[in-house]
Amino acid sequence: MLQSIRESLPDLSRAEQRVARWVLDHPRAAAGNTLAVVAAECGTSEPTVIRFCRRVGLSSFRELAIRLTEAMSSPASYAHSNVTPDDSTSDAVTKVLDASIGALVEMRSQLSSLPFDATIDRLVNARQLAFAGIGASGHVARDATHKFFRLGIPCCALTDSATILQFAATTEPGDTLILLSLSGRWPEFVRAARRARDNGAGIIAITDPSSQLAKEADLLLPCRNAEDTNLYTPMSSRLAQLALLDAIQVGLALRMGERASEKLRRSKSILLDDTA
Amino acid sequence: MLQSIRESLPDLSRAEQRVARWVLDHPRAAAGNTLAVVAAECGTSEPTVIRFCRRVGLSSFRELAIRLTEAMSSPASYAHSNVTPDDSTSDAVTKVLDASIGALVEMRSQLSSLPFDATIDRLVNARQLAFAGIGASGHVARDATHKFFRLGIPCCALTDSATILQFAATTEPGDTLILLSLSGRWPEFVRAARRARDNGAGIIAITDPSSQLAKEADLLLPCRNAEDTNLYTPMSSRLAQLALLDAIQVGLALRMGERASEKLRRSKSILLDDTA
DNA sequence: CCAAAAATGAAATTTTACTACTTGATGTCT
DNA sequence: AGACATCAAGTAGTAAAATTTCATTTTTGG
Repeated sequence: MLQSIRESLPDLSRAEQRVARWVLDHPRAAAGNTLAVVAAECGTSEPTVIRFCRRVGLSSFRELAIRLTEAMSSPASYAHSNVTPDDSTSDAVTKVLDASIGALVEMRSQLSSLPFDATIDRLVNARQLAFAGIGASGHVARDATHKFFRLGIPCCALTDSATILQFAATTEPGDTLILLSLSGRWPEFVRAARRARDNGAGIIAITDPSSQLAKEADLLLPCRNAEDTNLYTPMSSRLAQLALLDAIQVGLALRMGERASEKLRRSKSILLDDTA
Repeated sequence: MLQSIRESLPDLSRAEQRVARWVLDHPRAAAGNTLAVVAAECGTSEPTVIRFCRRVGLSSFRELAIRLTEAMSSPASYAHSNVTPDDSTSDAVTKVLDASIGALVEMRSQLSSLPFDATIDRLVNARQLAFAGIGASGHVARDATHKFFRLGIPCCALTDSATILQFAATTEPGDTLILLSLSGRWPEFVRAARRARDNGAGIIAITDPSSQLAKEADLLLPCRNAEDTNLYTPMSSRLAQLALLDAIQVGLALRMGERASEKLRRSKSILLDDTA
């Protein structure tokens, strides 16, 4: 959160920058005080403070307080440190696991800003779901399909460009396309998103928030790929994607209520019967 | 904070206890919502909620929100708590992510007791690798294949019983079979492991250490499935499996040295060239 | 079974967050 | 250069949320 404020600093107007600096310097005070006090401390007016909140991607001053508090108390540990060729096996293994834990912890710290409710609204009313992913994201897509059909929802995985485009072309209103791409750079995905949207389908993107794909989506679940820098570090953001989809599936199951839990129960019990 | 609420529970009046319980069950919702909403959720009036705040030592409802957010994002709260049908979406989402983080943290704490070096020895000398998994583990197997072929190692994924058995029957010395099964209870896996071992192949099991399959393997990487108890909790141990395989892949890449890093570099750069 | 005390919620009050409009500054185009 | 457009920032008003007051209900000890 603090980092994202720092990043958007240059885009802010002068009074807003004053607010940003004060918030960065006094995050705890910013979280605890009222709008009026904060505005006074920053030497500006209340609307400016609110405009600042919106500019850095928050919906309200209240949300600023929550996000700031989160940022203050989330552990800075599990820091990302790169694997280097002269690491011992156990060093490397530890670093890999730490990176994975770190990816999840980071995602957890952003939870309150993600549009889970809106996403679940979409899914619960969908005629069918399609999870699209290429390469490593293809595995995530297949995994997601596996998770969601257990709720009794028609769904499929699309794991190559041609299939994705063809599917997008044949969507209709009520269909929901979930696009998984760490980079968000594949032009096919952008085309597919546009086409599906033209057909009235819902578009949910799980991707880099700064990518073109993110802009095309109805709903964006940000999932940044932070690891292109290092050769040995694997795809820990893929774990974050998976965990995110887990969370959505559980949320959806809750929203569906008894209908979903009955399906889940059956899908678990048939395995237990066979293998007990 | 949550603990201190729990402690003062007996001192509260009935309506206040209702509030306390709801707050303990839905801390995230309690932090994010307004007083009116919280009061309604607890089936009580707004003044009661405020009296509850005062009684547990807080000065205002706002302070409750802050304290609760703090408590939520502090590392101690990654404990595993089950999702229940009356959880709000954001509570459920948090619980799911906590369970996933918890699974990885637990695995990290066991790292030093796992036979990574022996595993990597096996893999580095293998003629080919085969990752076998059924159901959810099938996705992990495919994902693993994707990871390891980037090192230039011949490998394949086996994702149904028949294929696994057939592959096992045709193995020869130098082949390595990696069996992924959360329960370790599929009899086909045990048969496959025996047959492959008779043929002189290496058997690595990533499974429940108390299972039959674990006993058949040359090398065991324990990965317990702790979550059959609860309907809504998804497969966070699957994340642990994936992270484990990530770690092995990185360890293997380091052991292989320049040969592997050159392959990795190429496999990354061909994607970057296409999409930049 | 009654009185006293405690608990609780409805309604009023105060405080806080947010919006709509206005002013003033900055630049830029003919 | 001057009129026009654009944008930042503030004033004042409004909606909403938190808090207090007070009347009503419930509980409890004699």
